[in-house]
Amino acid sequence: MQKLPSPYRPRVLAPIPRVPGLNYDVLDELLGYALRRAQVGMFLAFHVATRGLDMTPPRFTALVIVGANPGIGQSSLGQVLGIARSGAMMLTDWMEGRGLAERRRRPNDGRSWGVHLSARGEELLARMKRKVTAEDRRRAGVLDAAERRELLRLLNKLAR
Amino acid sequence: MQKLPSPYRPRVLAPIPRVPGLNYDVLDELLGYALRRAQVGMFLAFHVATRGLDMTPPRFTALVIVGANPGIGQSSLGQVLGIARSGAMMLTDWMEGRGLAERRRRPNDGRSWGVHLSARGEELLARMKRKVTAEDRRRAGVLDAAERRELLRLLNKLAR
DNA sequence: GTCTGACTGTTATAGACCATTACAATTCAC
DNA sequence: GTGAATTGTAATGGTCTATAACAGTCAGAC
Repeated sequence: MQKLPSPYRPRVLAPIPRVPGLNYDVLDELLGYALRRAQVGMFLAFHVATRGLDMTPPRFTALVIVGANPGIGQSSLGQVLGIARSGAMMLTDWMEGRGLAERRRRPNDGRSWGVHLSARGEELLARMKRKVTAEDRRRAGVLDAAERRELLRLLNKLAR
Repeated sequence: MQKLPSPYRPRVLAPIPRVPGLNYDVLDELLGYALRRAQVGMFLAFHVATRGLDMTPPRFTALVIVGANPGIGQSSLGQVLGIARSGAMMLTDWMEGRGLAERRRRPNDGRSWGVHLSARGEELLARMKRKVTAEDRRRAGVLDAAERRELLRLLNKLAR
């Protein structure tokens, strides 16, 4: 008996505001704080783009990774997402429970399963990719193309 | 009877890795994904800088804001942090329970309390500011000064 | 002055997320 | 072949945060 999780509701609902007349002290000098604020904003953009689809960033990432790497194992999936195996399993359960993916036995390794998208999963993924990409660009609209590229470069350099 | 919370353990423990040989598809084009990766890295830097102090980013932010804006109310505090009033109250409870801050009645408004740092709170905050700032800079060491400034500028522009 | 509505702090409740631990089955190293 | 490592799984617990409800207080309309 598959337990269907209740529809997702994001835990953060509003952007972190800039309250006028308040002293932010050292926060304005910290990359960590600026990153957090920007990331919350982007998370909300993601939420807008996927409204009604019961989607979360990890779920979306999992779908993209499985779609681009069919047959990936759940341990590798967890590694990519930076979460524990048990978390990857819950994500896979969710994908399978919604009919978006399926586990298939691997011929050469009786321990692991390969995860594959179903036709329905491929379809949903394609739709979501378009929506999420569009909203990501729209939210980044305050930056011109060069700034956007530069930001992406700096972030990747920092995350390495 | 004040309930002392158990020592904080961060929920994310490792950076989101870049797994070689894997296809990341559209993720590499999304600002949201790059932001998330960079932010996890910075969060870990914060965690290193405050090891043993039972600190979290919201707690640190709350201390900084209270320190720079003495007498701020709990509702305003929640607003700054982008969380609900109940969350701001838990943070204030935590600060008070550790002897870092105290609530004081406001003369002109019988509803609200003003939050103030104690001497011990001021002391801890000063120490943490130094540590967190140093670690933030160290973690950003892969960027030169101009890049760091530019990243800060772009992030703030994006978060607005 | 009174009354209605708004705001503050507070408490209780619930849900989502994730790590940890333990376990069985399988594979690998030697 | 035996012990160590890996995989998926299940159970458990903790942390964070929102929501809803409540009492006390304030402010403005009249």
